[in-house]
Amino acid sequence: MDYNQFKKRYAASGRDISRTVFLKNQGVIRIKKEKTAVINLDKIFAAVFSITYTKGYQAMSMRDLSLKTGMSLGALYAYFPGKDELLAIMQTQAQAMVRGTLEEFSNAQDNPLEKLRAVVKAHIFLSELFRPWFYFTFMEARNLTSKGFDAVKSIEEHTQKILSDILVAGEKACVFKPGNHDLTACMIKAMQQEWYLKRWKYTKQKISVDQFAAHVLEMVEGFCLAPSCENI
Amino acid sequence: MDYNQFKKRYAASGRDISRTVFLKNQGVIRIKKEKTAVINLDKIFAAVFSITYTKGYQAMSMRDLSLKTGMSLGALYAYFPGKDELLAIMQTQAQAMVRGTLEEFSNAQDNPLEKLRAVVKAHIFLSELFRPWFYFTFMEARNLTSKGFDAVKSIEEHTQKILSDILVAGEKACVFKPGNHDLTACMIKAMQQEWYLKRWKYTKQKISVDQFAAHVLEMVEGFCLAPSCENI
DNA sequence: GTCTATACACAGATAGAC
DNA sequence: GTCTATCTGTGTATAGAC
Repeated sequence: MDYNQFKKRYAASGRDISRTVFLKNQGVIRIKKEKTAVINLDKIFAAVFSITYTKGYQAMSMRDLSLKTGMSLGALYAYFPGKDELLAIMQTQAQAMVRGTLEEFSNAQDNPLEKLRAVVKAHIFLSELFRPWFYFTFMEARNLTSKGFDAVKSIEEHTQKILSDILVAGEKACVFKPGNHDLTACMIKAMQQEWYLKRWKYTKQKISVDQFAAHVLEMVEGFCLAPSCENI
Repeated sequence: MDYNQFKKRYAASGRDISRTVFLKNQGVIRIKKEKTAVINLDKIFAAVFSITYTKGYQAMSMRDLSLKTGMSLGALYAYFPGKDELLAIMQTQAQAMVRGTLEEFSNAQDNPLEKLRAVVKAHIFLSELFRPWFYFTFMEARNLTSKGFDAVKSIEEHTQKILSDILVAGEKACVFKPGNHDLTACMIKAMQQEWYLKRWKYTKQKISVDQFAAHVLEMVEGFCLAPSCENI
């Protein structure tokens, strides 16, 4: 599976995220018409990403957001109760999306090696498709309440567990070498994160997502595969 | 070399950084007595790290800093011209420190494999010794001016080059496999960064720096070593 | 549903006494 | 070298017209 196939198969867009946010937060969003709400939420999220990419969330003022979206301050406050809550809403949504997708790709395979490949690639491809969401989640996690930050840690541990479980199962099946699978899972996550944290580097070096994902897998397999399996 | 040996051999502390900052910035620091300046700069830096670790630099107010250091607002402004300049001073200092140390450890070895081990470990150990500085540099790089941010990118590329040069030399000496050495260097950097970016994870899992560094090297060597050398 | 106008809290920074 | 007091701009948020 390469990135283009992933994109077609997954077939979700920023617009879908905005719709989900609207449906899940009707309690706090004062706008009632779905169509209006979704269009404007989309505009708001895009503006947040564009502004915070260089300044960070704290440095983004509501006036910045008003200017970038073309909406007035008063209008913005009809879409979320306050600046902090907007951050919380966005973080929660991003977490739900990652959780759902990885579970889906993990369950689609049986063989441990195929499962590992599917999950590692899915995470990288997903982070490419929703790059602003991933970057934002990582960089702004600190600004959440401690409960919100715990949720971020929890999803980090969850995705780590998905990987280490695959490694453990693979060891039992004599496909992977024994070792500290938790630490290996952490290393895999570190490499995956690199893709959306330092995107400027890969743009500059002209490395594509597919090349990047392939290299991560090469390293992981080079290290994890049991000697007898190295020519599978 | 383990972390304790590194610490003894390197023998630098936060206090030394404060002294260097004082000496290099006498043009903008209004305090003239070295002893006073160094003590208080040390207090200021510690306070900045403690406050920004959870809130980020933008969210830290000068009043926060005044409270944490026990110094008044007026006194603080005698140590740096403004909040933005304080950030720039700290970032510049951190960059100089990393550059110097890695060069030193890279030049101390001849054999490519030993060189790789020395540089990879040195970076991880250095990031442990000056963890707050490393975390701060990464997380607050966005708040710099674009010229300042270019400097951050430049040091990232510089340390990547140190690694890829070693890999290239090792390939010529038939110690390392051929491959995309730049991408491999990026992966190594990603794993190293993990140590100071997600410290909470490793504290929780009770992984020591030495264990972490050993695992990174295991992965790197597992991938990079040429087949004939695997039992060196 | 969106706007303008405004409240009022708090930010960074400085002056001048000690 | 450090303090207190204060200036001035900007921040988030809301009220009420349209």
